[in-house]
Amino acid sequence: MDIGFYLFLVNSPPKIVEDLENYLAELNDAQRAPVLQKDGPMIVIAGAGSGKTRVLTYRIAYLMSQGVDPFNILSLTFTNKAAREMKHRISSIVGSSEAKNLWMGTFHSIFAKILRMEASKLGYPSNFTIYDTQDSQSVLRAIIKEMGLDKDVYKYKQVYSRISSFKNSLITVKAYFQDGELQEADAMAKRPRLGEIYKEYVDRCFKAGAMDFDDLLLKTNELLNRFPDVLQKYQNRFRYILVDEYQDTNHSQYLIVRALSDKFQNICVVGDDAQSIYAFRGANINNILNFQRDYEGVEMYRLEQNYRSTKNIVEAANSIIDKNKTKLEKVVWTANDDGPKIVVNRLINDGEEGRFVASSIFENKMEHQLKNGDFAILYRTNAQSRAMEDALRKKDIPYRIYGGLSFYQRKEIKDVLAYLRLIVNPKDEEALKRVINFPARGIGSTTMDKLTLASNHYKRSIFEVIENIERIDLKINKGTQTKLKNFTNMVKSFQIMASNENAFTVAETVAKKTGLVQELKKDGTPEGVARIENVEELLNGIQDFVDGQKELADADGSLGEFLEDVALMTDLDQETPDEDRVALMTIHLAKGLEFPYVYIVGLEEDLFPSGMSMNTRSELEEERRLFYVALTRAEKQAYLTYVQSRFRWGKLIDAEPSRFIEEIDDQYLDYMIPQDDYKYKPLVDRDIFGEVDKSKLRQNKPQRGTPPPAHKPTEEELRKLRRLRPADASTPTKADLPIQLETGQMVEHMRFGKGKVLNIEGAGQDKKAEIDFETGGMKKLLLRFAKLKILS
DNA sequence: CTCAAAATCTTTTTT
DNA sequence: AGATTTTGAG
Repeated sequence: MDIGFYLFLVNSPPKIVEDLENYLAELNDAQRAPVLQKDGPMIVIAGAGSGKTRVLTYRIAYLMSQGVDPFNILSLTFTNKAAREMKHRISSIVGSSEAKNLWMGTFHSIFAKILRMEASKLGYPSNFTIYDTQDSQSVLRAIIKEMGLDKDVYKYKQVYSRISSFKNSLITVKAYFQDGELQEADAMAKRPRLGEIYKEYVDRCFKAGAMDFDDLLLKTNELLNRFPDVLQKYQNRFRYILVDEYQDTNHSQYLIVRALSDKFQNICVVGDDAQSIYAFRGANINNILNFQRDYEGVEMYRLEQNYRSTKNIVEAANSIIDKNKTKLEKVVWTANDDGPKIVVNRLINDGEEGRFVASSIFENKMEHQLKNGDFAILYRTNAQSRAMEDALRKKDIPYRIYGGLSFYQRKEIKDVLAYLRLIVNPKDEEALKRVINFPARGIGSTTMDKLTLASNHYKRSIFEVIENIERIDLKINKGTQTKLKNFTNMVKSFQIMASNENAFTVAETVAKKTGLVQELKKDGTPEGVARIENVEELLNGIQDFVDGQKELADADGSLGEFLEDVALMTDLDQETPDEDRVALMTIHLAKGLEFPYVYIVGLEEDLFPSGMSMNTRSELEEERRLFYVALTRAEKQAYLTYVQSRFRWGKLIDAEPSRFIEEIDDQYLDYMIPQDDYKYKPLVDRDIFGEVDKSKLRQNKPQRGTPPPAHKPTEEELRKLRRLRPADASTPTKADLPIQLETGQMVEHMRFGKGKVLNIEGAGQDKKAEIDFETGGMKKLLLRFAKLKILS
């Protein structure tokens, strides 16, 4: 019986079914199969641009058409924006009243909601604060200082990332102290007291009623493990679970998904191992590689047809990822046109790079009648955006920078938010420290030290200590006591207001009454004016938020709701006013997005791949996947640029082209400079490996706008260049070990010793060598131009 | 206690 | 180069 006949028989065919049939016809066979498998565990390996969002969307719509209550579907996405868009799409298929009940969002935002509902079980207040990275690091800095530890040994950022990785692997303080190996590792790293810091940090967060980002996942695990009834409740609620970008889940997230899906086993994960780029924050690629082992009867689907990009781009990308050893077998292909080749260009410096990109965008726009929004500029580090910005601004091309210092991280915004946080949760010590003396009210560091001491002693928050200040002798003079009291009284008056009024009214009052805006008005500089405007924008944003919440059934637009929204907001999540702008962002941020024209800039050794990620093969492979992600964002054309010298650390640094350019098969590339020139271009005259003749340097300094003369090295130079390199042309790093130097010596290990000494071990004998850091790229383990003097 | 000058670090990527 | 933290004078 065909579908038309079926529809004819039923009096009023359900709209869902009718529409769904139309939609299913839009999918190819490979896409349709996972959509139609209703139950059981399944994994979808989705190549770049293969329509995985589509599969997820239709799968959810299909489940609903099969009578699954949207209330029972949990869909975890990578950004909240992705969740919103997907929800919107589903609404258009099944109707918004149904789609409204779907649980969709990032791991962090979904489980923050659940944790608020269950907070009391874990001893947390339901209005707990979410500490961002800055808050967490500031807590750690205070702890390290108070413990009297050497801040050069216990670097707070390193301590933070260590603790973060503990939490992501579910290593609690208790588990840490039970694990001798971990403690030993820290002792080896000259940080034997790391465990104590960890404990103190956790205690302080708890005391402040605060969770950091990692806690949102860790505490969810704790909740599900410790309370079987709670686990049951959510297992029964989330009968169907879908996880997007599964390759980027960490251990903590993995365990949550496992626990929740254990009862019904209706788990669908979608991902692409080739696009795993978050190992640095604990993502575990094994989650996707081992999925079939973890569940019984897993169906595996592969989406291999790319609909996004031209043949040139897809094949070039394949040729890159081919260099990686750890990967799942899959062949991404496309039926699209060949398209133009990938353009490679070398520029003199970052300024020229910006100018090239800007004028290329301009020309493409004119030639092909494109919008600004059709272009994206992608880079490895946020710092690279500046040169691009300058060039775009000069050409009057509108742009928007994503990430970097986002709106909510600006000082003036964080100040207002800190007041708001303090109103909702007066125990929030970080918020308190931020604003207790801003605007200045004569409460200085001496007073704060005394308060902190008392706070630790009485195991009460600073806010509570101030409230009871008459009852304890802190040797704080009367005048200062009054100032402190005035502060807490002001906060309390806001609290009363917040219990009746919405977030906007409270925020507006705060901005006025605290003197924050007045403080900003005092300095009349353009920056000061911009800051006031930012605060106004924040207030407008809060107003919008309140209006939006009114339409939701279970929301009231209170301050608490707003703060939760803000804490987990990313730059990508912000509603973009429909402006037509060129997008500037890091490659990490670009994951999941696509643009007709993509410029990947700064393709230089030490920058991309990053100098910090060249120590092991797996790090290098992640960089390569990152490049793969970057390239596969492009639909029609990609541009790759690199420069000869770049401003870094306030200095002009010589740069080499990235190995990733060499790794692309030449047939897909279109060099704007002579290829020979590219391959072995000496940037400046050097003798052998490096010694730069300073007097020649000046003469050789390229003129603005004109490329330097092509210089192909002589045979003699080439021979010297290669002497310290292995037979193949790639740059040896630690990841390539063992390598054979042209002296015949095998190098199996290398490790930096004191000063300029490099310890080389190989062929049974240990050697010391002196490395010339100036020309060897510092401790970057880049030996291509390094000058090695064998010492022993 | 406050402000400004000086010293110091920083560049990986983010929820 | 730029931001951030420390210092020192008032």
